[in-house]
Amino acid sequence: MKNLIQLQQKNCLECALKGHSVFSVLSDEQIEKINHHKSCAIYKKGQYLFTQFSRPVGLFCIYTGKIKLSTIGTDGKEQIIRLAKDGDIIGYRALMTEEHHRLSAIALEDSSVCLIEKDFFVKLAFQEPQLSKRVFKLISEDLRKAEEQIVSLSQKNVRERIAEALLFLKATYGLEADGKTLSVRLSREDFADYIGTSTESVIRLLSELNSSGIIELVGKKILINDIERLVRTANIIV
Amino acid sequence: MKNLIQLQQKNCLECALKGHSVFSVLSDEQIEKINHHKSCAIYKKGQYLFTQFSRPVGLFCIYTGKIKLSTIGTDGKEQIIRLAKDGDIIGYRALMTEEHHRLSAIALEDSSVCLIEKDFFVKLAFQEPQLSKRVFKLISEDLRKAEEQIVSLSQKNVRERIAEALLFLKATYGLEADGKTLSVRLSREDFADYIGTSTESVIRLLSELNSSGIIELVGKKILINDIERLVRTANIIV
DNA sequence: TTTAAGATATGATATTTGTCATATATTGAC
DNA sequence: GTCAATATATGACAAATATCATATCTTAAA
Repeated sequence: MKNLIQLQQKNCLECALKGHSVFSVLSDEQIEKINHHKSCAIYKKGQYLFTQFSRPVGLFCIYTGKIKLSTIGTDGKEQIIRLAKDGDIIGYRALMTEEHHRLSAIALEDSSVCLIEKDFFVKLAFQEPQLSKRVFKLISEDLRKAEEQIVSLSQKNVRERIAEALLFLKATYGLEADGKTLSVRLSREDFADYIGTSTESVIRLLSELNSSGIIELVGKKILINDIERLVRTANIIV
Repeated sequence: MKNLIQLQQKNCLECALKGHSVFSVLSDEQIEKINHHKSCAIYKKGQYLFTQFSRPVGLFCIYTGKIKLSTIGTDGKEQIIRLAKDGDIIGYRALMTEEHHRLSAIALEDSSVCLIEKDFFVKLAFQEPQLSKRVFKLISEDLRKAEEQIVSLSQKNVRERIAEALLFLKATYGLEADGKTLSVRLSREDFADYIGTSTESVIRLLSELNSSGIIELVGKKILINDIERLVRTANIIV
């Protein structure tokens, strides 16, 4: 079916401990068990991990990579709802509530992702109170971000939202070794689909931020030159 | 402190069974126990049940009434995030994650509300898998609505969002006995704070929908005259 | 009841943003 | 490497929406 590259199996124990994964609350033995209920693959840029309305097959754990979660609005326009990164798990909501996926998950760059068997995860999640709590915290965080997005879309203009998005991308995906370049590269269209505006407006306002020296556009890269002014542009109280 | 009118205690058993409350998954004995860990009160229109940033004191169950959940944006403007009604529980997220409230809850009309003791509810919620699942479904629904709100704010114009909001209010709070009048009365300002626009735009567009015969404005009441055209105005695929 | 405060209504105008057209640059397929 | 497809860029203009001003209506308080 899909043209997935099967990957050498990752070790869940290493993975869970290296970071902030939800599984870090489990015992080593429990984590070890996950190894026998998962498979790993590489998703190339643009490939779907799952699609809106489909039935979940398991839990996706991002080992490395960047994933966008989006939906299609009434007029066929894409809306990016969330962005996920290394150590994040995605698709857990549909598993926990036994519903279909409400969003599609698409790789923004080549990503190494493990898939944990549906039944194994669901059983574990409901059996282990520590894990339940972590998953509840996860969805609560997703809700918090969604609510912030609502306030932003309602009350901020496009310039403020762009600045905010740049700061968010920095906070989420970090910077390259130079300490200035955003690690993630979104197309102008993805940018627009994230902050709720037109591609042209994104291009125009990024170019304006570039002219004013707050950011620098070098090819596809975006460098953040003046964080303070970017924060002020985003109209964020610190 | 607060000028709350203490109420004759409601019977949780009757309450849980009359509707779609999360507690309907519990046994009668368990529900009976809740009676001993709650108090009931009337909140007058405009009163706060709890405020943003405060520590939760318990779980609020709405017996009758209408509550808005809102936050204040950077420029001091209110943003209504959710609306709650009879049978809904609110404030559960902060309880489950042991965080402060992120939203304020304000009565839109005089409301009869019970408060279940914090520790009692949290213990019960984590002990009873059935209840855990229901609470997870609740937050999942809140997330779904928030995500829909994001798409709407990003992709629809104010006219479409107003029409959508009217349909949402009808779906949530229903109609009066005449089968036409919305049961809830939002001020134009609350309306604006909900759909993310200015009060004047709400007034203008409601008045336009009135002129075109889709709705009818009678004093403070809003009558829905032509649902089909309202759905078309909202640009919803059915 | 009277009065003041607040809510609703409407017009005029400014601002923001989207849309369309077109040019240039970049990328990927062959 | 060449060419086509796609992405980025920019200007001109139109449309949507916010803002400000002011009038009227409604509600709550004295």
